[in-house]
Amino acid sequence: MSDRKEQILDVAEELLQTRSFSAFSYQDVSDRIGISKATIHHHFPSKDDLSLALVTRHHMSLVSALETITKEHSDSWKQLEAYIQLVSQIMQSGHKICLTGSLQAEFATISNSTKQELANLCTCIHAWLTRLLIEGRKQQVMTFPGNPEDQASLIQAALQGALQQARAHGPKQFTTVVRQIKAILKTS
Amino acid sequence: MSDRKEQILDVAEELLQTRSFSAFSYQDVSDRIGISKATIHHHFPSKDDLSLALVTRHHMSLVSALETITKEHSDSWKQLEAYIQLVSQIMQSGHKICLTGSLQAEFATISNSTKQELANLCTCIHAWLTRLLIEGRKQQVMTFPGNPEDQASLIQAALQGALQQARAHGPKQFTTVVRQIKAILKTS
DNA sequence: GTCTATAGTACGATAGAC
DNA sequence: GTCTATCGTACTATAGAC
Repeated sequence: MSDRKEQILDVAEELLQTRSFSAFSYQDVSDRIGISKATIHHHFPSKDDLSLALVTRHHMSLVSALETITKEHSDSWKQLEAYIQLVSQIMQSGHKICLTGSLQAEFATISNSTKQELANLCTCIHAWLTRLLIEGRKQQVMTFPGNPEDQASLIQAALQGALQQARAHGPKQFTTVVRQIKAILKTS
Repeated sequence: MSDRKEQILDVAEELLQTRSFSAFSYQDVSDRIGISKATIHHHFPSKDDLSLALVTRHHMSLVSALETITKEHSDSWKQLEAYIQLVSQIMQSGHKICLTGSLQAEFATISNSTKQELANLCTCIHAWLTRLLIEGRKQQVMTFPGNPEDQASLIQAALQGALQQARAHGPKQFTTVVRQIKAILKTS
């Protein structure tokens, strides 16, 4: 993908995670880059195209990041810590929330293809967390009730919600939820 | 409050929880009720007024609902079940998400007074859940690591996130998270 | 690939009649 | 309290020159 396209997606992603999809415009993007609205439309004709590209790129980027984590840490706890660090950085860089939460909140207003890609992205995260929990349980370093899929769903939902709660109650709210997730995996 | 005002808030709340605050307009509200835009503006001059009224009314309504639960059930588990039922109904009535999640997702775009009221509302829910968990632990029917405040934060974040995840993965995703929350309180 | 200019629409909000 | 009409602005999107 061209540098310009990447640059547009960078800015659009930032706006999506700070202001929401409906609440940012082509004008916002063009202003921040210093190009015209028409140029954005040249690269992404409609806002539906833009949303789809945002989800698709984020999906690929995340797959890459998760693969890196899996390769760099054989220990399940280290992997979880690294993932949490990834999510934590979302909040730390300007009170952002995760892309999935932002778009799910406006699910009724996005195109069908974007909905489908968003679902794929969520499935991807869930599968990775599930695999991590299966490993952690197998290595007997993580304990939790029920099956790994369900525990993965809980962690995924909790981290997403915690990023949003942090906007109303500050970053401490997020670290609190993280601490509790870890405590459960240690003691339950 | 007048019936008309309540009616407007009913419709606006529905739209907020299905489409998000930026993605619904005075026109949407007036169309659904069958009155003019100007009438909406008469009752709520600006959209900031509307958002503030939405949060304030929701806060009061929730306080009332939580008090009812507390009065009707002395058992902590019954109280939790009743609260979860309350949240579950949000999803069941048209794939809605909770009001707090919807507005937190657009936190950067709402007025300061609405932000403050939203924070108060979140604090209220958190306090009620905390009290429930303190009771549950005291009665030795619920177990969890750490302190009740943290566990309340986890549950609050997880339920909020689960409502959103349900949009991408269906209602089963929400019930899964609920089941896991319960399992943790039973076994951990 | 980028621009200026603009179409066409929708938005929040207000004025003034009834 | 509700209406019609309208203002001024912002939006998505396109046309056409360079």
